Amino acid sequence: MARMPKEHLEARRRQILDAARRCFIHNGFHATSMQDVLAEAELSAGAVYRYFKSKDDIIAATAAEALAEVASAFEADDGARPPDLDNIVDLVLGVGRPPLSGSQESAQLLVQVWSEALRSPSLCTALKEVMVEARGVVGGLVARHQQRGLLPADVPAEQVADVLMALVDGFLVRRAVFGHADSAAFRNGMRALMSAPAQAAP
Amino acid sequence: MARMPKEHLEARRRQILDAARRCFIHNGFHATSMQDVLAEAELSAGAVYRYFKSKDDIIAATAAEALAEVASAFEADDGARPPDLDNIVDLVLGVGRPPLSGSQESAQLLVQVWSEALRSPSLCTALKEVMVEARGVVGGLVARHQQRGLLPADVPAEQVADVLMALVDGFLVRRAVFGHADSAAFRNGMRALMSAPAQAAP
DNA sequence: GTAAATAGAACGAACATTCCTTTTTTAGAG
DNA sequence: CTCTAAAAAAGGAATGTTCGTTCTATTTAC
Repeated sequence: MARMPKEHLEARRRQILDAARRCFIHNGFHATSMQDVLAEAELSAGAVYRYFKSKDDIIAATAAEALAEVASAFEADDGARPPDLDNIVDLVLGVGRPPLSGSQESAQLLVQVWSEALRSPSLCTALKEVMVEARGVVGGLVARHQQRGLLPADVPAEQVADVLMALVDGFLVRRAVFGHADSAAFRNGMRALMSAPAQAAP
Repeated sequence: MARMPKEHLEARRRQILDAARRCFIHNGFHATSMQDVLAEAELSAGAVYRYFKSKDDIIAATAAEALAEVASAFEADDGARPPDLDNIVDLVLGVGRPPLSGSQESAQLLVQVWSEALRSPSLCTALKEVMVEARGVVGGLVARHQQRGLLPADVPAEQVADVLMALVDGFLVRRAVFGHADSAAFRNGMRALMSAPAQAAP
């Protein structure tokens, strides 16, 4: 027998996924060839196909990791944090937490995942699950704000949560395209909007 | 001579672009083959290649039309409309105007355009131009609100405009993935956020 | 009748994947 | 500790398919 230490097995797998991620970010899932991934990983075809059974398998693994990154960013703020308005803003922008808003590359990969989810039913299901789960977390925060009178209580918390999460997605799009590190400016804009004088409903 | 009426020429071009658009929406730009487009358009290769010189040409034309759709949605509200808060909200959601928020398909295509812009420098430039132009339009609306005291004036109008446009992008993502026609719920959520009691700066 | 318009077979390149060979690594015997 | 056998891991050429595109023959419209 001659089985290698499993830590080396996982290191190889990670090496391949990292290389694939780099390729996918700049060329998309379907415009990058296997040979691109092989070259980036500095491995041969025989080596890579020992760890992944197909290109779709690599795509699925890469997308799953990207979604897990998003999910963990929301779960991290699930606990008994003091719920005030700034927390919602910071939660949305992921201030202090590198994953979501930290890197332009994560934002770019996430955009690729969105577009891939439009053609892959299984990825679409996974994406929806993360979105629904995040809505629950943010909705809980919003509800606590409403109980404290910090937000109007006559609107379902989930509807407010949807708007906040849309803000996150929109911020990610701009981060992916422009690469700006303008989260401070963004927070300023949000504060200005949220402190607008109340308006009569039409 | 036997040149066909140019209206028929443009009709053929439109027929091809419409078929390609349908393919691209559900399979992405690079996972749809030319034969997919040919079958969807019910034309032969020889016919299609008389109107477009390559697949990339079709992709570029499709993306350009999608961006033009977005640009026109913003330009339409450039005029001397009465600037009140509801107008900003409605502008963001494109209420009453079909193009932007009207169809799930437009939203899906736009997500594909975003991801393609990450790998095509020319498309990225075009996308940025539309974004910058839209920021000018929305920024003008925000500035008029500030002058009327409807929004705090101590924050640059462009920063507020960025937040509003991020809301549009985020709304489009959710529209693309879920296909919900929940613009009313979304507007409710926005109103709730925008009528939050003022908060002390940290 | 003539030239544009279309069809559809044909082509080389590139693709994802497989298969066989070579190298490397470890387990156990001496 | 050393050597050896065996199995795993990696390399890289080979394979069949599919891709985008071109080319030529045929049809269609004026």
